[in-house]
Amino acid sequence: MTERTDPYAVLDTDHAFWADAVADAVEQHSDGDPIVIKGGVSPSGVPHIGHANEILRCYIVAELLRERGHEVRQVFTSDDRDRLRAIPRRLADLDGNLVGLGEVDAGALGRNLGKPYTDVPDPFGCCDSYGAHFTELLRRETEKLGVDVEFVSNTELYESGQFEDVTRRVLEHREQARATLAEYQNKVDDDYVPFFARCSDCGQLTETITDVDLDAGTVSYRCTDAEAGGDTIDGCGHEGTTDLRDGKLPWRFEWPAQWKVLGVDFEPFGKDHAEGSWPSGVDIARNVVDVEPPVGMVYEWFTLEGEALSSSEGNIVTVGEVLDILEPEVFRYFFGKEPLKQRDFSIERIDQLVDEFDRLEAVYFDEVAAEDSERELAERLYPLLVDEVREERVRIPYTFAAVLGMTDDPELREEIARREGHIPDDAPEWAIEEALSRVRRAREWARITENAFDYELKRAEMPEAEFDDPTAAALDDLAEFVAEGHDGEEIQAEIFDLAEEYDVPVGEFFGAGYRLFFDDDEGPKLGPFLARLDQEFVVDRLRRER
RNA sequence: GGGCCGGUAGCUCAGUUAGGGAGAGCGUCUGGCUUUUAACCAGAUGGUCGGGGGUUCAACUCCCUCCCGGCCCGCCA
Repeated sequence: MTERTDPYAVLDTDHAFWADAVADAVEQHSDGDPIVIKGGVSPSGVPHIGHANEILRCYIVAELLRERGHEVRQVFTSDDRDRLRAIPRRLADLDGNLVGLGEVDAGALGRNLGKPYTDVPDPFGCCDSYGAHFTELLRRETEKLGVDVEFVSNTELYESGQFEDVTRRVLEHREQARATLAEYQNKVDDDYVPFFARCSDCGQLTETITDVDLDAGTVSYRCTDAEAGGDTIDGCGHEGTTDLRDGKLPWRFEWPAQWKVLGVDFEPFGKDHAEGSWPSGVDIARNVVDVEPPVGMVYEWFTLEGEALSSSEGNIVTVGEVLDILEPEVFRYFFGKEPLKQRDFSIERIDQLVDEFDRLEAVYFDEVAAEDSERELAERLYPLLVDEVREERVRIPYTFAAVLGMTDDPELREEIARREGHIPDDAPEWAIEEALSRVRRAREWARITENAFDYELKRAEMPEAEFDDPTAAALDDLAEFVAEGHDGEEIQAEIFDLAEEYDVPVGEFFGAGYRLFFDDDEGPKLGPFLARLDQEFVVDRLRRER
């Protein structure tokens, strides 16, 4: 592997921002616009946030190249001619709702093991196939990220004949193909033919090719058993002949075939590919497929809550779920960071990620002090993350937004945010609206994590609570005080005075208030909060009447 | 066993490319805001830069070695 195709070396430059290094390399490699940037996965099951690497790493490089004046196409291959090798424990409908295997016809899936995803019926019955279903799901997730991507179906590339020339070439040079691949895989023997045929009887892909007739454009096969993750998928034994469109190249050839047919200039990939398929792909591209491989780049995998992302273990979260608690630009930011670092994505501590993004933004607008490297990164990365660079934007700190989320009253949210200086007096209406939209997300975050911010005003029904006599008397007095009409600070002061007067420890007295209004031990600063609620309700609640 | 990537403060991370001051945010602590109540302000605290060795006037940075985590070196993708 030469320096140019080293998927680590591409990142090893003097740029503060990795994508600038990639863009340099792509500019050198490209033989003219449009530049094609590609990602891709198999539509094997529920898409999760790990797949966002394939979308967003591409997107960031694409945007940077557009900024440099290039025309860029971002494409994404759904490797939907791959075979169904195992049945996931959990599926998802088109809205992203997770569904257990028991709720679909699992037996039907089992009978289709070994077939291409696009030949397996959609267990939900809403799409043309299993492959189409999960590709559609992925497409929807991509849309939510605000990224415009051209989806390409691998099956379509075969069936339309776009792959036929390269398939023919690989089979024509199958001796060379075999020799090249053998340098990377032990299994390759003298009988190896780089093609899977689709059995006309049972529909499975089989690797046992008995004859190749390129003049006729056909291959002959015998449908034999296939290994899949330790299990064996039985072949039906059928012997037949089929054409070059009715089958599939092995992955190590298919990847270079995609580069050739789609004219790929850049492709990022996970570290699992870095030592295996990438080097062999480069070799095969040059010596079998006859195409110069694209610029490649490795990205590290990240963990979720400290554990590997795993569909089978249930440790996954979808893009849609994350975007319920995170603005898209913040989510994009996570994928704008250094690709080779092993990171954790933590829902529990998502506030830290948001804080980081807010800081990046503030550094970009020169609102906080920062060192050169941080400033340079902000200058390069930030504009790629947001739809529009607008200095007047307003950000409410995420945990504070969670505090505001305890009340449903939009006016109260805004008022408190203003009072605490998180919304400037001259903020434009759109900026206020967007800033407050974070409250909804932070509230959802508090709710799903059940964290320390997860308290909400118990308005409809009074929480159960019992108070001793002094506390009850003090609450009655406080009700009286509120009924007289005072502002927040006065109420706050009165709480302290009453606690002293009735000899109730002030902490306990506040606790009584939190119990009454939030059914919790803790809460926001009580005086100003109560002052903003409708007086009648507060008075009644303090009297424990409703 | 071999190869590759990562390991910097309690947490999340910059900085390492071309060797010279160890940093930020959060957390924690203290103080302020007339009055402790997770919001605001100020200050402080905090790290053997994974361990060890080497090169150098000088090492988080370069070299060697070891430890930890991940991936690859079967199939599949």
